[in-house]
Amino acid sequence: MIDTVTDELRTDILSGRFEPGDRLLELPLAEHYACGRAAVRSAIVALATEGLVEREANRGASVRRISVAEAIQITQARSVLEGLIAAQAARHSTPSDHEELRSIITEMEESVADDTGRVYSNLNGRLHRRLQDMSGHEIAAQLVSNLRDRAAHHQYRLSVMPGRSRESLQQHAAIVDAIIAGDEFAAASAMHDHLQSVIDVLSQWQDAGGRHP
Amino acid sequence: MIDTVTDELRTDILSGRFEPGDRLLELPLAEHYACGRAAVRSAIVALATEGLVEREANRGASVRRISVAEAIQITQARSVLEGLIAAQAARHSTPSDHEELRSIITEMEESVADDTGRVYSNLNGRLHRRLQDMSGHEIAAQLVSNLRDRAAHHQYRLSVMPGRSRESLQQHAAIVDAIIAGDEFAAASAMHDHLQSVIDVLSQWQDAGGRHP
DNA sequence: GTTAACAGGATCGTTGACAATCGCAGACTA
DNA sequence: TAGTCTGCGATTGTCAACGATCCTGTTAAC
Repeated sequence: MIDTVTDELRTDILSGRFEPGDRLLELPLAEHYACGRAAVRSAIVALATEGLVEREANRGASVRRISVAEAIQITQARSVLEGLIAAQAARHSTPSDHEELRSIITEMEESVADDTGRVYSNLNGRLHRRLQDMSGHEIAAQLVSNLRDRAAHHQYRLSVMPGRSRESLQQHAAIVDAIIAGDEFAAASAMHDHLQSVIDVLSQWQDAGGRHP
Repeated sequence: MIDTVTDELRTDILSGRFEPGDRLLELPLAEHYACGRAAVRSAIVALATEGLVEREANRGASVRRISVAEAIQITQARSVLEGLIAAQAARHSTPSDHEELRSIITEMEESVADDTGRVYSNLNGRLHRRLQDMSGHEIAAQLVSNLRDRAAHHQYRLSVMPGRSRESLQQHAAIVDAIIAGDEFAAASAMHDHLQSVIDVLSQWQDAGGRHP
């Protein structure tokens, strides 16, 4: 039960059902998830150590607010870890993996042509998740998943930027090419370039004072 | 209270008071830490999401057993993250920071000369922790701390290897030199070399079938 | 009008008891 | 003897109630 509630609450936070700063009252949540306060408390403790929620002694929990500065650090950490993942994927992926990666890129190209940002964002998530699996690197995969969750809000803002997916597509294609070629160094390097471009956008937002563009 | 118990339990696990595989019964722990079962439960949930303990439904918790293969992955992840930290430290550290790093290296040299492995191990921890602080990269620092905790058992085995500290010292000195020179790339590279040598030792253990050498 | 003390409400934190579950030992059967 | 079933002890999971703490709005004094 407690793991169920943890997953549900995490999902609801990531989906925007609860926004940054929202208080997470135990009693209403217990009612919402049809469980006792104990399960909610455990879920909050777990999500707090995951960095998704903030707990203040005797004050309760709230959805953690991630500053742009922190999002940049998160993306930097992601950059090196996903670089590792890309390198390992280049080393361990099979021909059928390559086929799947190519097909994702193809779908991405169609999505960019149709200008369906929502679809592209899903494909983006799918690509990164598949790379995590192919790498066989469970530790890095777990850390990256957590980091992605933490910065999900900013990632969303990024995904709805006009023209963003076109730029992103080229980078993704470069990553996939390097992996198919089995070039570990190039794969890591392409991944770094990709996430550096994310960092560049975040830095612009930061310089703009964190206001929504 | 619950944060206190979490810290105490974590410390006891890292210190070896509880060994990998040991069951963590709630009632005895509650007595040991002079608290209620609820606090122990919360601590266990927190440490489970940190990856230090393992929870089975209706079966209770136990100290997580980390295989050599997993320790290698942990060290690989540490390698890229500490590379990032070293680079940031090279960028942000002050002259007084440099003085402190130099003094740690000096103490390390004395420790190696005296062959006091225990002291060297402490200095090793201090150096890495200071680099985390100097980098100003809280995200990477937090992740690395967690990874170090997870592999603590193997790290201990490593630290008591004869001749290990002498080799390690040169690598640490190279890292510090690069940071003082303000060379981000060299700092990251030296850190990678350092942790690669740890991975090499772990790989030897793995090939030896995980038996203690 | 501003500040300080106070009371009330809301919420977390803790405790103790009870229900649910699991593993194991011992009995029973083929 | 081997296999299966059942009851028991140990431990976790859940719940409700109580106590502690903090915030807020009100009142009174200066």
